[in-house]
Amino acid sequence: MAEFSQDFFKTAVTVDNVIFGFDESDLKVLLIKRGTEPYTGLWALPGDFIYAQENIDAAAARILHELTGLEKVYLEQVRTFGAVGRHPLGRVITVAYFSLVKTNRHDVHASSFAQKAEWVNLSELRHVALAFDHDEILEACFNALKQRVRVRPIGFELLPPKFTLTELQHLYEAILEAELDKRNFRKKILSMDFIVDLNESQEGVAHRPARLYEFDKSKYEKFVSEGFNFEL
Amino acid sequence: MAEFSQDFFKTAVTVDNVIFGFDESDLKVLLIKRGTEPYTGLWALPGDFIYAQENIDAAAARILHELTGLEKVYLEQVRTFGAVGRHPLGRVITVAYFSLVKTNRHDVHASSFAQKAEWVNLSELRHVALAFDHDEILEACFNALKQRVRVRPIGFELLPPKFTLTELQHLYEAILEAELDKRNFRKKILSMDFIVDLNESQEGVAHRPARLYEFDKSKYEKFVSEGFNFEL
DNA sequence: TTACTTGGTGTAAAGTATGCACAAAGTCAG
DNA sequence: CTGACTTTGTGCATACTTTACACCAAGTAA
Repeated sequence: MAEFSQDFFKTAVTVDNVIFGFDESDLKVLLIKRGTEPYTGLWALPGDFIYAQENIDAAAARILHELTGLEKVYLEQVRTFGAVGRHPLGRVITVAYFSLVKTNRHDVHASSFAQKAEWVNLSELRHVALAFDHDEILEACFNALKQRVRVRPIGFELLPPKFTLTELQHLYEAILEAELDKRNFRKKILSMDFIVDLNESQEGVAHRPARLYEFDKSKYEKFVSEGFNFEL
Repeated sequence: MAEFSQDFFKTAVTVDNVIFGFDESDLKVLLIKRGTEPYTGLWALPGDFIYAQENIDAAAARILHELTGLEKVYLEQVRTFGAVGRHPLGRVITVAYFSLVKTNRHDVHASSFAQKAEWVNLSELRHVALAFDHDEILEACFNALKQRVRVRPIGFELLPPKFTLTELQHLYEAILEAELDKRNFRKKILSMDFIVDLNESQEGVAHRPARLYEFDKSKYEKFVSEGFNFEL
């Protein structure tokens, strides 16, 4: 370590994680209400320091696990934020991630860094200030999701294993913030042979029940290896 | 700072910059030959610690400036690399950037962190091991460039202000690693009205001289604000 | 049995992308 | 000065992709 000046070790590195969920046609984000200074009482992204012997991805996964109990969740690094004044207590550089989880299946735990955690509708959040530069981070992560979802079949990570095409369409509409044509959407989705019809129907709905589908990941990967390129 | 444990300040944060240039139909990267341990004698990406009062983008720009004398260069953050063992002397997390420069206009300076710096053809580099995890970083940055260039008109950053359509085509072919059809390429490029014909011709070539064009950034921005979306 | 709600389906027209070959404009060598 | 050489610049026909659009079907509830 001799060549390193000690000055370069006065910076702390953290991870912040924008955890997206989808429920009742709304995109949601899992936020914590800050209980300590600074920014007490404001919503903030869940995040923590990266441990000395921990890879960055692992830190992001740990935060998610502590908060939700979930493992093996879709996780993607977006960008690193490190403006000099972004943390009032010192130089803190943070690596931003987003993750996609199936909300309804798991409750949210309180944890060491989260006195109170809650799913908040993205739309409600549009004009609420978050702690630190978390507005900016959230926006960057949402944009990353928007782009990513057009070109990788990751939407399914937000839905239960069995879903209807209408649910899938609503999900895409929420992410892309655009309306999609039903017939064209279904045509496109079904032309990709990895979204398979389960020959099952919804139950307990007060109208014509929809057919259920599932995403067949191994088929998708086979097509990719044959040169297929997902594009919505 | 009371709430921070000192443990979290044992990590150093650096920036590494993949500087791309283009000359004679080849994509090049500006690398430095390491003069000190570890990895003495290997090629490495130019990089440095982020100073205490310096934003991350500023650190990337500084490295580029020290090495080339250039300012206001195209610079984009790609991803942060921080695997626990990536630096043999301690925990070093690095934020990777790529930048695009017009190679031929400026020579390369030696500098504090670069005893010897040189433009290396990307193709020659394919099977040469770089220091640290710089192979991986280079690959990630090249992929980022590949994707970016399809959707933002950044190719021009690598060309002189006046260029021929053949030069532009060769540039895209080098980045995309694919051959493009001459007529279709020209049709597409010229249909975007921000690549303007200067009514000038090449001089001193031993064949029919090509017309010169320039990229009109303000026209491009006007079109973007009217809803135009670059796509190659 | 009727009203209500959401599901599921096809076609025509417009626009976009692709594949392809030859004359034009200059330099250079003899 | 002419012919060979090199690279530029151009258009059309075809296949493919995208878009716009409306009505019957299947179930529940009153």
